[in-house]
Amino acid sequence: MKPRARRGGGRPTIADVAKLAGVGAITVSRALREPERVSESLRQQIQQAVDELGYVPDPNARALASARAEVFGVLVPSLTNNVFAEVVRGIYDSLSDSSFRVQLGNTHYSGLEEERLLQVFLSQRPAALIVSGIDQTATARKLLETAGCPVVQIMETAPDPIDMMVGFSHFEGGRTAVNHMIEAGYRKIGFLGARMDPRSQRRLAGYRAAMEAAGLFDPRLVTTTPVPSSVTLGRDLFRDALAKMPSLDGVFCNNDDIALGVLFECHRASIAVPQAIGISGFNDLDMMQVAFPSVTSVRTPRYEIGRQAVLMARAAIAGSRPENRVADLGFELMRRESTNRSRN
Amino acid sequence: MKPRARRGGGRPTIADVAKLAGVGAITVSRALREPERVSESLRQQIQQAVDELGYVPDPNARALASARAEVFGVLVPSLTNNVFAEVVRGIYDSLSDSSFRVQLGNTHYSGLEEERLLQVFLSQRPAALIVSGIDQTATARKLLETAGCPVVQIMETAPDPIDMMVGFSHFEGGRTAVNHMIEAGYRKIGFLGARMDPRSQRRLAGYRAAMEAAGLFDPRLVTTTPVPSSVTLGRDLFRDALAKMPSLDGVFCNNDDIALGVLFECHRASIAVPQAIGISGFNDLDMMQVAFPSVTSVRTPRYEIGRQAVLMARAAIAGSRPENRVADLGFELMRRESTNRSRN
DNA sequence: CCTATTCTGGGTAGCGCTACCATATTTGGG
DNA sequence: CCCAAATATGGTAGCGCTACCCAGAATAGG
Repeated sequence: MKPRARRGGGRPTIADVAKLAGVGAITVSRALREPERVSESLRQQIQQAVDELGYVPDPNARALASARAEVFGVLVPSLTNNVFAEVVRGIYDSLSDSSFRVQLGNTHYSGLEEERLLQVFLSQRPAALIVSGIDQTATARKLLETAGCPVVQIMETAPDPIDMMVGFSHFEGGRTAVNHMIEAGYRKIGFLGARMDPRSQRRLAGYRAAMEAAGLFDPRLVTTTPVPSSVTLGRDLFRDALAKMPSLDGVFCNNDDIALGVLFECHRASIAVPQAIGISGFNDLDMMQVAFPSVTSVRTPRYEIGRQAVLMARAAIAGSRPENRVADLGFELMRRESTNRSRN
Repeated sequence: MKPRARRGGGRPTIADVAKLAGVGAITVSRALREPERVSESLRQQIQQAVDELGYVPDPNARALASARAEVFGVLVPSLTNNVFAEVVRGIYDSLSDSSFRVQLGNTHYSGLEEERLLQVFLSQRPAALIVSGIDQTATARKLLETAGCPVVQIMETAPDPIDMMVGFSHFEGGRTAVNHMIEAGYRKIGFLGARMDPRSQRRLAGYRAAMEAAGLFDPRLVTTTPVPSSVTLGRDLFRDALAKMPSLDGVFCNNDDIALGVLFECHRASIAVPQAIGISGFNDLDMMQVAFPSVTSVRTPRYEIGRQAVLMARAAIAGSRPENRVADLGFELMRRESTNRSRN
């Protein structure tokens, strides 16, 4: 019975390397994964054979045999939102020195979609999972708890991590920005919010806390929409807010896109910023410091969140979970011209 | 000799489903992949067993056995660049109704990094590859030619696709925008370019062609930098350009971030737009139409490029490569206030 | 010098799935 | 009513790799 032709298309396998190097297949496997367990001389022989054949291990076979794929599953609610794009970049950069791959999933801000993607990801037995936010559904939470791999929740902080957590307090971010505006002399400060995902909700809560503490809260100051955020939407929300409350003298925006929309609308309508209207954004995208006038915003550690999430996960994979399972990376209020009423 | 405990952690396998449904394992496999080849009654039995056990196929085992992973390898030069973020979103959305996964790689605009990632991706035997641009290294091109799967080059068009191609002409985009500015009465039109990747180079070539055709080209009008693009950089480039050539009366920008930086700097320096300076951007991000004044830009079909790339690849996987291997999705010049000199 | 311990390397037996081939079973034409 | 072709299901043998166990060599200790 003649042996069947190789299915795989003739790529060299570990057996080919082993034969060429004159060692057992398992030794090649070891030399590649735990070089310190193989003697120097054999290691060199094997490396030479690998180079000569151009051998690249098959990650699928590897995953099957070891019941563990070298994959980081990453779930984010949006791919185009600049905030998550930077988080993802931080994740990729921190993984580029390893052989881990990234499996990215877009939940579209949907808990059900998150559950579905989690199922898909888990079928691969990922090395770690990074998920956005802390508002997983009960089902998703259970899946994560029994995932059998490190799990990092990112973007927020809370006292009850599933496993580990990296982020900052959106509530405090909102409160800090609004307190600053109150101190700067603004009184009728509106809240403009798009999308209103859980993190936006908590920024709103921070806004409300600050306003109530100053005795300034009025529900008519709050203008929100479930529509995804955009600069255009910022303009529209501002128009709505102004129509509802013409005495508005400031806005705290959900994010920088909204703030930019407000700024442009002020230019168009000849509303003086910061004199007639103060503006504060959230996230501090690059453009905020260049805008005219420059726009106050809450700088958030997006790239760093991605980086830290990977570091924590890799440490956990290596067997050492950090002492503090919740890392609060904080934020920084960038005070700029758009809320500087005193300059004249 | 007692059988060793199952390695995989007790997840149900195809054999478990087969036993429960009272059929052969291969029939379960078929029912899942080619339902029409299995009788209605068995199909139902099997589906019931699948549901009861919560069976999810192991993609690694599947990939190993079939020598083909259900993965789209996608290589982009940047993850945070809004342009590629939208392309990636188009790819993800067009794949969400399938069981294909996406393997995303960030080449950081480096040909060598692209080669490396290509090696990594190919080791998984992907179902298709989507790569950015047409300037692959010779090595990368060879890898793609012998990849054994559909390959789609995106973002640009050229007559010699490796396999398939979806994009538009950056040269024509640049030329069209600049011609419009010339028609609008601008004469000393500068080119501001960041990063200067191959696509930016071709926009510059389009700029140059338009300027030369009108007898307006002057090398001192061109200001570029290899530094990655940002709004801040747009401001700086504009300042440089103006210092070099104070009689500048317009700028065609590499992309919208640069254009926005110019716009803000004009506000800050009280330079009238569009009277003293005309501005044109590239890509037409949402903010351009909201800006004050609104900014002329070349709208590019980013999301659609991602979508079409997936459609073409999926068709090729199904065995029907399109007649035209190169799809030119075009662009649209959005004429706006920033180049409308006649309005006053 | 012998036994206990480490260290290095290899053999065997799968991981969970599908390609390939073989074996019913059905259909239909003569 | 028989045989060929089509249809429906199953069995076998891997895919390429690693977990687990084992053997022999080297080292150490008494």
